[in-house]
Formats: sequence, structure tokens, C-alpha cells
Amino acid sequence: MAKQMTEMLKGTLEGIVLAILSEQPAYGYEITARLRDQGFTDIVEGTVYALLIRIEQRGFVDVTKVPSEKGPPRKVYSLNAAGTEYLDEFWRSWAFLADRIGRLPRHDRDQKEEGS
Amino acid sequence: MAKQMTEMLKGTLEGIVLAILSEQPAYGYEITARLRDQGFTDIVEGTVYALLIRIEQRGFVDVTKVPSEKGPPRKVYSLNAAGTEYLDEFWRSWAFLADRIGRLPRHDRDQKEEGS
DNA sequence: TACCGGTACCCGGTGACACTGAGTAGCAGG
DNA sequence: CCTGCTACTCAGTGTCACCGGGTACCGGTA
Repeated sequence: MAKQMTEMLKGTLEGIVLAILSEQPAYGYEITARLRDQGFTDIVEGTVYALLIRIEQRGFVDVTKVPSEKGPPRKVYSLNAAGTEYLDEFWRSWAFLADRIGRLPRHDRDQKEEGS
Repeated sequence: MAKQMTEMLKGTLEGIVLAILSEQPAYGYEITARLRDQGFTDIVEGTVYALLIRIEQRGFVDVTKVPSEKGPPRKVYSLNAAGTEYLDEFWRSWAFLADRIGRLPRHDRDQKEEGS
């Protein structure tokens, strides 16, 4: 993926992870796998863990240590009230930005996908 | 605007400016004004000029000095071939990201909040 | 003349973020 | 034993938007 992605992900990756956690609690290794699954093949573990530590220190998630039979104990993150609110703000910012960018002079090649 | 915007704009602001330039050449002061016009009220001149210098050094734009009757000469930036290609890549990255984010859970709250 | 405000551009420093590349540790199987 | 998977950690790097200044040119007003 283009180098542009790296910069674009700033700010959005956080929201993406928060959104994943809003569905159900998860731990770092799992989140990394799920991100890869969803197409973000270039995102490595180190990035995700650093992000998780950040949102933990900001108080957006609650953490529970759960033993694993296959390795070190898992740190399971679950979104709390503050995190939910922050995620909400993320969606508002995203909606704003996406709207403005959607209005930019189109590059001709417009692809519309009728939603399933 | 939320602090989230600052991070979200990283990478995208560049694309936004490039997209503006793809429509027609423009100079810094004008671009700043146009951004404000389009809702990016928090973006200050310094940010735009720094960005313009960057994309100039990367060879995405051609620059022409045009005298102004109202102040210092204008540096008019116009997108060149490399810039066009880079902008194209920006759109691809954006489409990818917007698509993934669109698939995230609990995105359904695209209420517009007016009033208050 | 002296000053103010609009036009137009530039710069050094800051904080935040994703990335790099390495490391620790537990467990299972060849 | 040693590889490979699971699972987490961490110091250092580069890039970006932001901050808060500054320079300079010009027209209008007091």
C-alpha cells in the first residue's frame, strides 16, 4: 500500500481500533489479526500495541488480564464510557472530513458501489 | 473542531490541496481562503505554506511567480504530471480507507446535528 | 507624515502519531 | 533441541499539522 496510507492512518487507526472494541472486547494480538483480516495487511503488532497503551492511558478502555493456554496472558481491552464518547467524536470528525473530501473536484474515475 | 481532526488531516490535507490544484492553479493565500470556505476554518496559513513548500520540493507542482497589485508577488502552484499521479494514488488510498471504515460496526449514527 | 489593515509569504519549534526492528516469554511439535 | 506460534513490550525514527511569531508591499485615513 502507498506511503500515503501511513499518514492517512494517523488519527483514523485509533478510531478503527476503538470501533472494533465497541463491538466486543478484544486483546492486542487478536486486534492485529482482525485488522489484517480487514485488509490492513501492513499494520504490524508493534503499532497496535503502542496504540492500545495510549488509549489505555487516556482512559478510553478497561483492561482485564486473561490467562491464555498458548502463551503469555492476554490483555483484554473493553471500551468504557469515556471511550464510547471519544469514539462518537471520532465518527463526527470522520463524517465531516469524508463529506468535505467527497465534495472535492472529482478525479473523473468515479466508482459507485451500490450497497448490499 | 475536535483534536481528532488535527491527526486525521495528516496525509489528507495534502491530498485536499492537491485536488484543489488539480482543478486550477492557485497560490497559497488563495488556497487557504478556499479551505476556510469549504469548512476547514481552523487551518491557518502557516500550515498551508509549509505544505506547499513540501509538495514543491517533492516535485508535484510547478511554480510561477506572478506579481500582485495588492502585496508581494504570488507563488502560483500548478499540478504537474508527478503530482497528478500522486493525487491519483491519494484517491486510491482514500477509497480504500473510506471503504474499510465504512464497514466498521456501529457506523449507523450519521445523524446530522443541527440546532442548539 | 504616520499609522492601520489587508494581501502574501516564510520559519523554528512542538506534540502526536504510525512505523521500524528488536526483544521477552510460554507452549507445542518435529 | 530448536523452530514456530502465541502474546506483549519498547527505544528510536520520520512525517505531519499546529503554534506563534516574523517580513514585506500596498491603499486608505487621520
